Amino acid sequence: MRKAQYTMQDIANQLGISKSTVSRALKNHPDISQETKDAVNKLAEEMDYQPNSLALSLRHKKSFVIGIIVPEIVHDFFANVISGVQSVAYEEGYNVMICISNESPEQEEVDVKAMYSSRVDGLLISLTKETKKLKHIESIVNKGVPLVMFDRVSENINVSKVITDDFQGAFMATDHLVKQGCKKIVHLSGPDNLSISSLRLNGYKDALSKNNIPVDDNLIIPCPEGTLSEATKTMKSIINSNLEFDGIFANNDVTAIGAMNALKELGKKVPEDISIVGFGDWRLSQLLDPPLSSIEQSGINIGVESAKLLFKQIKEEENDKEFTPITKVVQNNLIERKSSIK
Amino acid sequence: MRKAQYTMQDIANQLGISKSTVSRALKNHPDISQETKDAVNKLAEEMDYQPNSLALSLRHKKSFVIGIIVPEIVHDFFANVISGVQSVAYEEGYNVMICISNESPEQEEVDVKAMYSSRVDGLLISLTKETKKLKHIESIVNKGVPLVMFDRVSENINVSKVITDDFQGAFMATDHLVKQGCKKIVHLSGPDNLSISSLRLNGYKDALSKNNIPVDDNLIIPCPEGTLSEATKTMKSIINSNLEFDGIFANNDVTAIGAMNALKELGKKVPEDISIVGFGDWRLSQLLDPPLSSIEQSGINIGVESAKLLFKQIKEEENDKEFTPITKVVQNNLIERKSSIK
DNA sequence: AAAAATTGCGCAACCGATTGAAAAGTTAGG
DNA sequence: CCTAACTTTTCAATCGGTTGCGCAATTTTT
Repeated sequence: MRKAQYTMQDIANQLGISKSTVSRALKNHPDISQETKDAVNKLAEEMDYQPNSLALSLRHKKSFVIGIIVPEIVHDFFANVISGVQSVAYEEGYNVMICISNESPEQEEVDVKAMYSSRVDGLLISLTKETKKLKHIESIVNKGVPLVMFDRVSENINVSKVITDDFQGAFMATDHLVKQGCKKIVHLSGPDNLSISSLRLNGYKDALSKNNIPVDDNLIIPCPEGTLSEATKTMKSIINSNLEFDGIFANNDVTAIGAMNALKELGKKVPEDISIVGFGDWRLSQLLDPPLSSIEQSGINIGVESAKLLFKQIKEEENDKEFTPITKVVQNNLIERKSSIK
Repeated sequence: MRKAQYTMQDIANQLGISKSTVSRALKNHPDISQETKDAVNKLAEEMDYQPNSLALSLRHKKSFVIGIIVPEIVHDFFANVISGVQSVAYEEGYNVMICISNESPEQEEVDVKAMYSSRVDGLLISLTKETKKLKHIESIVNKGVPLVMFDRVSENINVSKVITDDFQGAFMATDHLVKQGCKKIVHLSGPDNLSISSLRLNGYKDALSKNNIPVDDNLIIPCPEGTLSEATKTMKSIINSNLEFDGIFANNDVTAIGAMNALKELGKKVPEDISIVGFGDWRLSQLLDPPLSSIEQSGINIGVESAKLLFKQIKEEENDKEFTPITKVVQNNLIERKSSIK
């Protein structure tokens, strides 16, 4: 029993009126008589009429869709961001179109173009790790599409941005370890080319200095891949090298977990012998044994803030106001769990 | 330096030709002279012209967008499904619009309507846990929109479906435990109202029977919430009740982890004393200590299969062929890790 | 050189809604 | 009974592309 897809014209034809009357009737326009409105609404209901928003978008030059491009989706952080964005978008009556760049700059370019082709009313984007050229971003910004970058942002373009305070997060993590009595804190650092790595490293160093603990470069150990096996391997070799330490601040949770597994395997106790704090607070972290302390980067918050900023911008552009890009820094929270409490 | 949004008419005006010529020139239509084509292409490039796909969609009654509605996105399984869907969609030249119903049937209804309003060319959907009425689904199906349900499907509607073989997965998990020498296997079961719970329970029972082990109802312990705390609490009370058992097959990974943590806390060794297998193979499972054996429900596969089925249907409808709904069952894999290997 | 074929391009309708302005239709006032 | 003043409805343009058809201008054929 397949129904057709009805249009206003169909309703108009059946009632012997014009489609403009139908349009106004459905919108409860005062010009239309109650009688006509009732008839139109009744028939629309019967036909299960639903408006074609493509036509609307074309007419109004407004699609009520915002786009979001993320490098990955199987990732708690980005999934949370999307979730936050969605909640704001729903409230504003917008739909969300999602593209996944898969960490590929080429895909990212294609995605941005597709988003523009669909005439999204605004775009949220977190760059791939490899993105160097920003022509595609400039192009869409020049066309007047409101754009907000989040988390993985670029300094080379003047748009609104929402980032987390990596420095502050690292500072809190390290400071917490010191407060727990740690004197020699290892930092498992991330890849050099990402600014978040250096920010976290600096936060670590600053926290030590503020606590009058000298920074020892031997305690700063690179784990650029950020994989479990790398961390496990690295940690084992550190332990075997007899380096003395009593705490670990890892660049991310996976690294922390790898380190923790290595420690346990070699008979070290967490947190009694070594306290550990990670970064990112993946969902799994609280499920570990012992549960891992971590810096919570609230993806939801970032999503919400980014979306809010985007809608603010969309509204100002609609009113032809000048919009000056803003950078919003979202603070992180330290989630204290057993892995760091002595 | 804000550029405007140019249309074909703008190009036509600048070159003193008509927009139909521009349209054909850009599509490399044979009717147009090379000279004109070159001029058009050059100007289009300069203006950074990008077509408005809303207009295209309206004209062709085809949006080149497919929709997907998931109950959650901060969830490895659904994130993987989306990822699989995206990859197929990209190949087909389609964009993906995602809605998150947040386990709310009301939201789901709104989402389906929004998808139809946007005139998606097809829709993928996994129902919320609470969805009872299917009017919204029937409505969009009746309008001729190809639709495929995945994972959380309903038996009360005749559409294509992609599901995992929960029975088979549970069977494999249980059989594996038996092969490892377990004689008394506890099943931590899921909520009664979901068919996946009963399928998994039946798989468990069947595996025992096939191995000539009697099913003992005392060993079937409900963990309907599927939360960590519930599982931990439940497991502790079981141990304290002195119930004898040497293996656990949990309805999902979180439950398995909760149980594992409880066991370790009460001095039981995994896998030596008790072997454990979970279900779902969350990303975290391999990071645990010991890594958790689990049934991998390949979200990516389900996404890929669902999308393929959808595109098949889209193509057949385009050719006015009759399409008979298909149900595709995707097999699960047992991922053997330390938690179950004696 | 006239007729036929080919080439290159423009006109106008169309997709499905919105909306200002014009045109009916209705009622009231003089 | 005529006109002004409403009320209600229709017309037609518009959004940005696509496309069948027609029409010149040019080239080829006879």
